[in-house]
Formats: sequence, C-alpha cells, structure tokens
Amino acid sequence: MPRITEEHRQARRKQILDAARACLYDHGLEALSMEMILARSGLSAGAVYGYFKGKDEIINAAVTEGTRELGTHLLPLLTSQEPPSLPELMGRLLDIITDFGQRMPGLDLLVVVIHGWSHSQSDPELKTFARAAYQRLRIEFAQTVRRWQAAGTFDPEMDADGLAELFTSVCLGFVAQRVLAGDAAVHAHVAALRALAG
Amino acid sequence: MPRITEEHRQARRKQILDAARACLYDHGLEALSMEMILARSGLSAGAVYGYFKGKDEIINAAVTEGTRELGTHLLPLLTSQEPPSLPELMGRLLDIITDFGQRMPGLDLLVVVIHGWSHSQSDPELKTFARAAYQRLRIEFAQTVRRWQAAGTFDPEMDADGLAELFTSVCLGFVAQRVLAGDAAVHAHVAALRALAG
Amino acid sequence: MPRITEEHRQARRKQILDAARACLYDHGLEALSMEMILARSGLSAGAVYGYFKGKDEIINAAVTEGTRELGTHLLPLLTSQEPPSLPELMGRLLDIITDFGQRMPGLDLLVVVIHGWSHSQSDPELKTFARAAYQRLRIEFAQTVRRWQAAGTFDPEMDADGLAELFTSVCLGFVAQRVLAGDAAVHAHVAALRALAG
Amino acid sequence: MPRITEEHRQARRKQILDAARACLYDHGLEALSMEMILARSGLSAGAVYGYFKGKDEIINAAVTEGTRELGTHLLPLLTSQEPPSLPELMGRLLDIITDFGQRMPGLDLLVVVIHGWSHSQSDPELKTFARAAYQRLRIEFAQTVRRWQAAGTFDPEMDADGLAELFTSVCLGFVAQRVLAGDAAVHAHVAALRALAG
DNA sequence: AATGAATGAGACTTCATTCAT
DNA sequence: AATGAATGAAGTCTCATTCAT
Repeated sequence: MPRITEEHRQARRKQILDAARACLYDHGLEALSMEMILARSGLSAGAVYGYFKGKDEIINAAVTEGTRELGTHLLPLLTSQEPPSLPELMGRLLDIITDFGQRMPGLDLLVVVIHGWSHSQSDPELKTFARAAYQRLRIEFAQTVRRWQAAGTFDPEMDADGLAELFTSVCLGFVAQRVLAGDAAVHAHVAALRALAG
Repeated sequence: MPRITEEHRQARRKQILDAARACLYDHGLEALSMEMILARSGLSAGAVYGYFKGKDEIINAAVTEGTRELGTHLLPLLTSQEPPSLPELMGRLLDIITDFGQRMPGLDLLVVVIHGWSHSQSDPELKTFARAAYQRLRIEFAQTVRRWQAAGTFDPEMDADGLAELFTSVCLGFVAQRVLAGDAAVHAHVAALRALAG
Repeated sequence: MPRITEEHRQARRKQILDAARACLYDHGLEALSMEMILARSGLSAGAVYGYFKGKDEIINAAVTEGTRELGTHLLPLLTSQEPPSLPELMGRLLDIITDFGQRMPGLDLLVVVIHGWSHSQSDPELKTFARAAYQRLRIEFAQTVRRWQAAGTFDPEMDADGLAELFTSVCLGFVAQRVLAGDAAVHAHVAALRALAG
Repeated sequence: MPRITEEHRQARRKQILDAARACLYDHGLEALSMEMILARSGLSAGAVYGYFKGKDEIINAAVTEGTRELGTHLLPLLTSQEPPSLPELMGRLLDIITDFGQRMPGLDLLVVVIHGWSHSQSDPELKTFARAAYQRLRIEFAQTVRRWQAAGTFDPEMDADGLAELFTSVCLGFVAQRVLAGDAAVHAHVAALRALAG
C-alpha cells in the first residue's frame, strides 16, 4: 500500500508514541522493551522502524513531544499580559497539569513525565531539551511576576527571579507529589497560596 | 571458613551501593548493568551476589537507604516542638537536600534521587516505600504548621494539610528543578517565601 | 496494459545485474542487500521482483552471465585452429581478462569474479555451472596444446592435459593475484612464459 | 570455573575457529550465522563472545590464522638458500597446499580459502592482510629465482620479478582450479613445468 | 507494470545470574 | 568467602519478500 498520506503517517507516529507511553507507565524505563511497544501498538517491527530509528528515538520523541504539548497548554497562561492573581494562576496551571496526567485512559501521564525526568539525565539530547524547557517555565514565571509588580499586585522590591524559582518548584513538586505520595490536590495548593500570600 | 565480621559486611554493602549510585548517575536506569556495578565496586560477581539477591535488590537498597538517610537528616527539623519560621525552616530543609546532593564526589545524588522516583513507579515494593516516605514528609509538615498555629505564628483558620501539601511540593520541586533546569538556589526560595509570607 | 518490449525487459535486467555487481564490489557477499541493489538500480522492490524471483536469482544471474560473457571473449582464441604461440596466446587471454575487469567504470569486475567463486561454493546450481565453465577452459587449453603438437610447435610426447591444467592455473591465478596482491602484469606473465618455454 | 589456563583458552579459540571454518565450508559467507558457529562449536553465545568481539572478528581470525599457518608451511621452501629445481619446488609447494586443504576431516579448507579471498575484498583489515601475505609470496619467489640465477640454473638475463608473478599465479590458480573445476593434480602441474622448462 | 509500506522470521549480541574451582 | 567463565533467555534491529493500491 504505497504512497500513504502525511495524515496517515502522523496517525501511525502517534500510535507508536502512545503505545510507548502506555508501556512506560506499565513497566518503567528499565523493563521497557521494543517487543512491548510493538505488541501494544499493533504494528510490526519493520513498520515501527520505518517511523523511528530505534528505541531511543521513540522514547525521546514520546518524552519531548509530551513535554512540548504540556508546555503548549501552560504557556498561554504565563505569557498573558494580564495574568490573574497568583493563587488563581497557579490553580489554572495545576489544573492543566492534572488534566494532562489524565489525558490517556488507563494510565497516569504524570508517571510518564517522571520517567522522562529520569531518562533525560542519561540522554544528552533529552537533557538539553529538558533544561531549555524547564528554564523557559522559570523565565515565564519571572515575566509574570514582573507584570504583577507593574500592575501593583506585587511589591516591586521583590526578587522576580527568586519568586519564579519558587513557583517553578511548586509546579514540578506538584507533579512529583502526585506521583510519589499518590495524590496532591490543586485546591489545597491554591488555598495554601491564598492563605500565605492572599 | 571464619565468618567475616559484621563491620566488614557493612563496608562491602556500602561499597556496592555507592558503586550502584555512581553508575546510576553516569548511565541512568536503562543502561545500568551489573557489569558496571561490578567494575565500579571492584568486586567480583560472586562476591556481590553474596550480599544481594540480584540487581533489583541492589537498586532498591540504593534508593531506600538513600531516601531513609535523607529523611534522617530532614525529620529532626520537622518534628521540632519549636520550629523556626517558615522561610528559615524551608531554608534549612533545602540546605540539607543540597548537601545531600553533593555528598558523593563526582556525582549529583539528586539525579540519583530522580532515578529513584522513576524506578519506584515500576517496582511495587519501592512504590509502597516511596508513598510512605513522602506522605510522612507531608504529615510532618502538617504537624509543624499546627505547631506554628498553636504558637500564634500562623492563623489557626488555615488548612494545615493544604499548607503541608504546598510545602511538600516546594521541597520535591526544588529537587526536580535543580536536576532538570540545572540549578535552583536555596536563598532564592527562602527570599521568595519571606517576601510572600514574611 | 500493453506488454513492454523485450528490448525494454533486457535493458531493465542489465540495469539490475549491473547494480548488483556494483554493490557486490562495494560491499561484498555478506553485506550485499536487496535494499542496496534497489537503491543503486533506481528501481522499486516491486519492479525488481518482476524480473527476478529473489536475491539469489539476481546474484546467480550476475555471476553466470558475467562468466559466460568472459567465456565468449576467451573461447575464440582457444578454439582457433591455428593458435599463436603459448606466450602470445596467454598474453591475449590475460589481456581479455584484464579488459573485462575494467569494463565497468568505478569497479573492478575481477573482484566480483572472486565473489562469484566464493558464492559458487555454497550455491549448488552455481557450483555446477562453475565446474562446467572452468573444466571447459581446461579442455579447450588441452585441444590447443594438441594443435600445437600437431603443428610441431610442441613435443607430441608432452601430456596435453597436464599442460592444460597448468595454463588454467595461470589464468585463474592471474585473476586471484590481481585481486589479492593488488596487481599482476600481463607482460610479466608473457615474458616469463617466453623465458621459460620460449 | 574461574581462572582457566592459557592452554585452555587457546583450545577454546581453536574450537571456535574450527567451527567457523566448517560452517563457512558448509554454508558459505552469505548464509554463515553465529547460531551455526555456536551450535557447531558446542559453546554458548556468551562463551564465544568472551573470546571474540563479534562475528567479523571470528571470520577474520579464521581467515588470517589459516593463511598464516599455510604461509608457515610454504615459506621455509621459498627461503631455502639452495632451492630445488622449479618443478620440484612447485611440486612441494602444491603438495603443502593440497595437504592443507585436507587438514580438517569433512571439509575442504581450500574452499574456505576462497571464501577468505572473497571476504578480504570487503573487509579493509583483511584486505591489507591479504595484500601483504600474497605480495610476500611473490617476493620470496623472486628471491628464489635470483638464487637459481646465482647458481646458474636460470639465465641471469631473465626477469626475476616477472617469473615470480607467473609462479604466484600458478600457486593461486592451483587453489582456484581445485575448488572451481573440482580437481587439479600436483603431478600434472609438475610434469607440465618440467616439460616446458625442464 | 510499478510502487513502497508493511511484514515477521531470524540475525547478532548482551547481560543477570550461576557454580565449579 | 571469593572468583570469573560460562550460560542462555531475551533484547534490538534488519531485510528479503509481499501485496494493496
């Protein structure tokens, strides 16, 4: 069946990456095997290798494209010229993260995100990508803080970069806590922030 | 055959676990092999298998004992009957985390911690352990909040559990941010908390 | 669908076999793959499989047709009723072999011949073919020797078959030496024969 | 069973290389597989990979060590300060080649030699080795010719290098002819040389 | 007649673990 | 207690061939 459409190609790619994510969720980085991905995707070895050069490329694509997609949802809120208040903004960000985690039925994508964090430490390409992505998050937080300061919501004396680091930690820690402790509530974080900095 | 001393056994165990951590840092979860650990530890296969039942047991021990050790340093601060102020407490906790990360020359133990987070999601035993450990952190934070409330530092109306979740996220996120973004400063977090909740 | 012309078929066949020879020269028997031949010939898999039943058939055809073609050039000299002297005859034969080796730009066809020798040892069909072809060479040499004896150039007492074996070895060895040692000169062989048997 | 003797190591190496040669004889370069070599050697995959880095290294070792061994038997005759007459020398050389071919029961090592010729054209390391080995043969032949000339057996006017090329072709061609035509007799070559140059 | 995406058997190799010494 | 050679299941990937279009 020659000459497939670009649309078809993209569907196949997604099929493979989704299978990889599901297997990563089920078995973890160590035990993840091509055989699993092949079985879960329903494709043959040859077919999969027509889309990706190897296992590494599949994992990297699964991680980077997932991260990019989450970023696509988070960034509009952080680049908004009139950001909502800190608790509200954080609430929306954590909601997006929570929704992202529940995007695929039968698995928690946040667990896959954690596997991505781990994997990014041993794959140079992924490490560079992760560094850029998470530094970007911090930078956008800093900009948002400056917008709050300009709007008079925050004291202009405050260190925008320091606050951005803290907020970045809250977002990343929310992911970690959900995965490691088994739960973490958006509303709890929002209420706590409102109580502290209300 | 004269039995070896318990002291000797513990030294060998540590030798193996340190080698495993170093290899984990250098190569990640996926590429970690017994051969590496053997080479790095300077022991033979037979020797190592005399101390651990297999690779999984080594990884689990490396992760659980590391986590336990970090906990041992953190808990006294969180169980103190007269906790310092939030920014100060957080500063001390993050300092301990930072120091822990730099404990072994040539590697960043926080990277190993992240690998542990990932691995804990696919190993049931480790998952249970992690859940207990990180929930414990949250619980102790909640107790500290209640002590602050009792002491009049914090408004008694505030939700202690919600604040505990937030603080837990900050600690975990600090680890993640240092590893992923490449840096995160204790003083920045402290200053930000002081600015917010002074 | 109008049948393609026989001429077109032959052109395509040659295109495929020449690609196979070039790939054989570049990569050897072990590494030779259909993908290479496909890429080099500029044809699609489906097209090539319309001309040959499979890889083996292509290799066999490349070898047998090449051998047959070389034979076509050599035989007239060996069946001549009035053969030139031994040194001169050998000179002409080796010239033909040398020219054959340089027939295709960018590759040494004698290298391909050696691959054919190797391959013929594991393919029964090719082995039979090779046996017939090289025995024929020997037989024709013997006939030539008999013509020389009849003409009084050679002593009739000499063993024509033994001489034919020697001459066959010289021809085959010339090919092997050019390929293995990297060179072998026709004139050196001719001069040596003239010096020995002048 | 740790700490094996060097003797044991050599025996294992030979076991593997002999298995490789037998498989090469039975199946040829293309079809040769590790599985075959493993089965024939009676060793496990892991064991074999403890002796050789991979399939290529096994093939190369089988070829180079075989060639070196044949050389070890041929060279003394070619470096002798008082070489026998041409027919006699050639007879002895071809006898050694013939014996070498029959060295291993159940297979014709000369067929393996031809596979080595083929393989040497696609493996750079082997190509260099082969070039050196066969040029050496030619060089020693030339020296022998010069000794004959010095001794008065051969006309000093003759081109020693040209004769050496011819004699090298006879030796290599003898191997090729035995393999390709199915036979070639030492005595026929000797008689023919005696008849020509006696 | 031609295309080339897909198949899937099977190739090569690794590596956690064992056990004779 | 320690060694390290050997095992062999299992992993990743290739590639000759097919067949829907």
